Parts: sequence; C-alpha cells; structure tokens
Amino acid sequence: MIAQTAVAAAVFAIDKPYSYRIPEGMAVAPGMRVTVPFGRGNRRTEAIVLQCQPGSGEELKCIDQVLDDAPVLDDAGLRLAAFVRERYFCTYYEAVKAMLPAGLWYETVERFTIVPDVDWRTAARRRPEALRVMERLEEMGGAADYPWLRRQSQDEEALQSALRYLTGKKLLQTDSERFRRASDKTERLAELAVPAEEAAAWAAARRRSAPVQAAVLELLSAAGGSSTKELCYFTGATAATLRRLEQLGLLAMREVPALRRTPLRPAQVEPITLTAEQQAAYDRLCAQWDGEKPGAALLYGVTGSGKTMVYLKLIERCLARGASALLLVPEIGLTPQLVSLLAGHFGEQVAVLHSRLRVGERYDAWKRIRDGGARVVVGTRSAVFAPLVRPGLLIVDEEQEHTYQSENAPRYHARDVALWRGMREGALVVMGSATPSVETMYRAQQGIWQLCRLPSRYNGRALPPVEIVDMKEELRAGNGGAISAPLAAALRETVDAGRQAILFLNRRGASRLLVCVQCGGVPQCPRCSVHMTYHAANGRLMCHYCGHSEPAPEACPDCGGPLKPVGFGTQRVEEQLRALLPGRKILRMDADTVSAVHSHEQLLERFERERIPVLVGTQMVAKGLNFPNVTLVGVLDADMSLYVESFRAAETTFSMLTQVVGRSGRGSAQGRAIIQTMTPEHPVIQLAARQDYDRFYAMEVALRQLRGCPPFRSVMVFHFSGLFEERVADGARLFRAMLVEQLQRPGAPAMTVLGPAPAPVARVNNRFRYRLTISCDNTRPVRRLLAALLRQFAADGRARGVTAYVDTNPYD
DNA sequence: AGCACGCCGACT
DNA sequence: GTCGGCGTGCTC
Repeated sequence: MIAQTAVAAAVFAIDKPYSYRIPEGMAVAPGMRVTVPFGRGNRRTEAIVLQCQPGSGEELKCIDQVLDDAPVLDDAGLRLAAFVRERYFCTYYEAVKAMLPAGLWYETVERFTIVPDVDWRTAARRRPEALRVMERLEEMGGAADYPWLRRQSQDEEALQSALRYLTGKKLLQTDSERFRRASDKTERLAELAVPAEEAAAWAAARRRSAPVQAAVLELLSAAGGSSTKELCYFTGATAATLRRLEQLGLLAMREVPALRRTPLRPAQVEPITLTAEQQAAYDRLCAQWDGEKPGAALLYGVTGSGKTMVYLKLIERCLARGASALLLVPEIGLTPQLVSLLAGHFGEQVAVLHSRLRVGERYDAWKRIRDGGARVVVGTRSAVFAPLVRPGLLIVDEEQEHTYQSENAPRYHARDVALWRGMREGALVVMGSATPSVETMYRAQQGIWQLCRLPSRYNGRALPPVEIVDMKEELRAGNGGAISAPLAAALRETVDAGRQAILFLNRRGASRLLVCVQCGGVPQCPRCSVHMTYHAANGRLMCHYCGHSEPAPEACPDCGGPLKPVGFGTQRVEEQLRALLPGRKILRMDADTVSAVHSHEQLLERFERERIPVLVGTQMVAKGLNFPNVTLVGVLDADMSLYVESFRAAETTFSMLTQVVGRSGRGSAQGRAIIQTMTPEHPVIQLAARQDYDRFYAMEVALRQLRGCPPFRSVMVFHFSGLFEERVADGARLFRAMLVEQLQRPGAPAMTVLGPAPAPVARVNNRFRYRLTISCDNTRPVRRLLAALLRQFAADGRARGVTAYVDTNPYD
C-alpha cells in the first residue's frame, strides 16, 4: 500500500502530497500522523496521511512510525485543511497544526552519542566549544540529550554550531526520541529553602555579581512563594537562574496541581424568553435553517438589542435536534457573563476553547468535543476548527472584530472558515454585530445572506446623546491638555452625582518610554526599529515586537544623562484628572497596571465593585462589560485611528466609537458621551456620534467600490523580509516584476499593484521588512497564479535570503 | 527551509 | 595535499 502524506518539513514552495510505502502489517489510515524520512539526509519528520491507495511502492521510501492509534482528523477535517491551505497560502501541515490542540503534538528530543573508536580530540582540536561539548558528553558516559546540553551551556548558538559541526564530522551521532508533550497538569512553584533573612542577606552580598539571582531572592523574601513563570517576568530571570539557585540550596521547587478544567460558573438562569422583535428574527433564522442548504445570515442588532438571547434560543434548538453548536467570540476574557450564561443553560455540555488554556485543558476540551460529550462550544478564533460532532449551528459574534484574523500562518479569518464549514457541513452560520463589517453587510444587502435586524434596545432606552468637542478650538482657547473644558465639566458633574465615568484613549500601545533628560534620546530595541516600552511593574524595558527585554538602565546609554519615564497616554491623562478631581480615586488600565498579578478582568471587577469614579484606559476599556453605574463616556482622540494605513480605518473607527458610546447609560440612569476630536467635521465622527450605521455603510461601501477594496475586490499584502535591507528591497522589486510580467499575458486577471515599500516598522528581530499590496478578485485562478509566483520566487536565486508571505484583507 | 554535493583559497 | 568556505539543486 502507498500513503499520500503532507509532510511537516515541506515549506510552501515544495508543499505537495508526498508518497510513501506502508510497510507490511502497519496499520495506517487517512488522518493519522506518522513519521517519515525526508530529503537527501532522510531526516525524520512528521507527516499526516491524506490518502491510502493500493500499489507496491517499491521505489518509495517507507513510513517509519505511526503516531496515532486512530485518525486525529476525519474526512471533513482533511478537506478543511486543504481549503485553508489553498485559500491562505500556507502549507498543508501548517493548516493541520492550526486545527489540532497543542496537547496532541509530539516533541522530539534529540540525543547525541559519541561515535565509538574515533579520535575526536585530534579531529576537533581547532574547535574549543566542540571539544568542551565532547568532554561533557564523555563525563556523562558518551551520550546526552539536547535539553541537558543546553542547560550546561551558556551560549545556545555556539552550542548548536558545535553540535552541527560534530555531527557533520561524524564524531557524534544523533537519534531522536518522540514523546507526547506532557499534558501539563501541574504548575511549578518556587519557594525559599532558607529563612527569608538569610536569603535577603545572600541577595545583599551578591547584588553586584549576580543581580538577577539577588532580585529573585529579594522578591521571594518579600512575597513568600511564586510561580516560576511570574518570577521570571518580574525579575528577568530565566529557568537557568532558578535552577542555579536550586542547586545552591536557596530555592525549592514544588509542583502543584493546576486545574485542567477551568470551572464554569453557571449563572442562575430562567427559561429563555424573547421579545417580539427577537422572536421574529429567531423565526426567520429557523425557517432558513430548515431549508435544503441553510447558508448564512447576518443578525444586525444595535448594542443592547439582545442578540445573545437569540443565540441562546438557537443553541437550544440546535441541541434539541441532536446537533452541536459553536459560538465564536472575539476575546474570551471580555465575555465571562456569556460563558456563565451558557453554563447556566447547557451545563456540562459546554466546552470553552481559547488560546490561554493550558495544553492539558485544551486537549481535554478537544477530546470532549470530538467524543460528543461537549456539544456547545464557545471560544475564540482557533475554536472555529473544533471537531464538532454533527455541527448544526455556527455563530460568529461581533464578526467585524480583527481578532478573528490570524496573525501567523495560516493567516485565516475565522468568520470565513466558519462560512466554509457551514456550507460544507450543512450548518447554519449566523454572524452577529451592532456594526457589521462592510463586506458582511454588503452580502446581506445583496441577498447572498439573510439579513435579520434587531432595531430596538432591550430596555427601550434611547442611545446616549453624544457631544462632539472640537479640540482645535480648545487649543485656541489655551487648553493644550488631553481633557477639554466640556469633558471636565461633565466629569465633575458625573462624579459629584455618585456616578462613574470611563475615559477611552484611542491609541494603540499608549506606552511609557524612558527619555533622557539631557539628550532627549529614547532607548531603542537592539533588534527592531522601535523604541522600547518601560514596564514599571518589573523595572524593565521591553520590546513589543520581538519580545526583547532588559533591565531599565540607570543612565542614558548615549550621554550618561538621567532617564525619566514618560507616560505618553493614560498616565498623563491620569495626572490631569488628579488635578481636576482632587481626592477622587482614579483607575488606570494599561500595560503598566495590567499584569500577571492584576488581570484586566480583575481591574474591571474592582471598578464596578468599589465604584471607583473614573476609569482611564486604552483598547481594553472599549469592549469591557456592562457597568450600570457608568453614565459618562469620553473618547479622548477619536480621529487617531482614522489615519492608519488600512482600508478598514473608517470601519474600525466607526465600530470602536459606537461600542464606546454604548458603554454609557447601561443602567436605569440616562447616560451621555463626549467625543473629542481634531476633525469634528469628519463624516465618520459625525455618523458615529449619531450612531447612524446605515448612512455610514452607504458612504463607506461607495468608497470601497471606488478604491477596489472588499467587498468588491480583495486586498492582498505580500510581506518580504530578510537580514539585509538591500536584498529584501531587491527581492520585493523582483517579485513585482515577475507579477507584472504575468499580468501582461493575454487572459491574465486584472490587478492593481502598489509598492513595494518599507513596512511601517521597517525592522523587526533584525529582519528588514518590505510590503507589496495588490487589489484583485480573490478567485481560484488568481490564487493559483499568486501561489505559483510565490513558489517561483522562492526558487529564484536572486531572492536568496528573502522570505515572503501573503496576508489577505489584513486589519493593519 | 535543510541538507548534501561540489568546486576554490588558507593551513599541515 | 586536505580542511573548510559557501554556492547550487533537490526534497516521495
């Protein structure tokens, strides 16, 4: 027998089914994972079986190991992987990996053994690091695994180069052991093994020579015990530091059981009753559902119209029909009430899937879903791949949210995957939103999807009145601060009345910087073309692009001048508020105040429970929960997000403003909202203030047609990156030339090509980045052409050292 | 992307 | 003379 397989080691340019012989007596079926030899060196790699067919396959290499007793993907799953691959320009295996829970993945541990009877001392005499490795191995009896070697070595890169050298010279041989990644049921806790005073004394003595170790001990002396993860975050320590302290007898590690299943907190619920309007929408959806091919529908309901009630009723019906339901949400942390509500109604049948689950939790949830135990799945983006038994209903809540688009390969959009699944698996797809994306509304208007409206708010209350403040006038009047006079007055009024207010800073990463008071310099990331963010919680500088982190320097690295932390966003606003509202409590929510210790859920809870008068924050406060006591919402710079380089700028701004304004007046009291802007006349701001989605949509859809953007055409962004700027730029230009050549052929599709140009952040992780944007019809022949072009590009010698990938209709 | 094969400059 | 540099081509 012959197996057609998708191989993990295959990159995009060479990704296709590879055939292997199935040895006599080996039980292999499509959807099972195997290991196979691949490439000239026959290195072992994982693969998934796509198809089995008869044939002797004598000329083929053999599958060497079967990793699963039963298929991990069924036919529908394999077809879905093929769709994701074709649609999003990724490899088969990348698609498969996105579909399976991490707990199912095998890890390979490489083991190195000294080849017997060779004189490695002479052979490697010119490589000191290689000699050291061999000596260490000899002490260990001639063999050790990679993790052990890494622990013994300071410089991982040097170690890897030495190992490459030694295996190349045939002085070392390797073999690999595979084991299923331990389903992590425990968490490591670090505690002091000596009295706190002793540890503190040790730390004081070594503060110079071992500052990180000292910091760990100081923190533990103060805090008692801490999870290793948290400890590393706050001190900048690595696992190696902790191990060293353990060896010194200062630290003790303890494994404590971590919960595998986050307990659901079922809400007290009553039977679902719908308003007349909700009932009408529900009935129409059911009628569609009962049709031959259910297709998709848009549930367009203003904020507070009770879309959730309709979802619940639909899920109830889905279960009654013996099918499973999926509810996708943009961000799980913001929907605890929804999860409780589901648990209240559907109890043990609910499974929650999101990226912050532990490996074991995720694996358990996945199994419960696959085995039919969990038939109501609520989760974020990747939950769209949940192995639902008989899927009957797929709901995408707030379908316009950018979190549904994956930022790494496969760069899929969960809403589009849900639509594909719905079509293929005969499930009804419901997209819900108060501000639908232009694409979705267009399709609903065109009758491709059914359009159900919920025009009235649940409590019958009108939306809060919105006031626009012209910040140019404020400037002319001599107010250069972040808070305008009308907002200041409204704040005082609200707070004096015992109500609460939320101020929203419409800035991405409103971060804090360290600025040199003497030369004005700002510490930059050594690997990226961005400045580093200052985290007061742990006194470190961090790069949000590559993850680089270092202790904040005492003095300016350039001139030795004093450094001062400068709050660019929320902090400055907080200072002004203190002056404005003396003696009042103010809660700030940003990267500085949100940490491992205080999650933003906790902060929001405190805001509600303690009735703190004012909450200031960035993106995080825009969504948030329902706070009945909030009667004032202020948007500080509404137009900021209008000027980002994206065809979605207007849409995201409108949606965000609508959401923020909707936070006000959720309870019994009337709310109000104030929008501050430099461009009060801008139509998006005006329409958002009036909450006039229909007019906004009409305006925006016309613009999209003019500009060749979705829903009329797709925007595909090609990203190029590499270590040498010249090469990347040349590569991007070469790609453009190749593309233009294709477009000149007769019968070629129509496209507009823009660029290439350097990416907004031109260097990340030492790699230079360029982008090329095209606008085209996203049809199968076009994708085939683009995929062929990417393969040709990868094979071209002139593009050596440059990698490329495509993003479809990106959000940034 | 790896990895092996293959052809030219600095060491025993 | 060989070791080792990296340019080139293939992956069932």
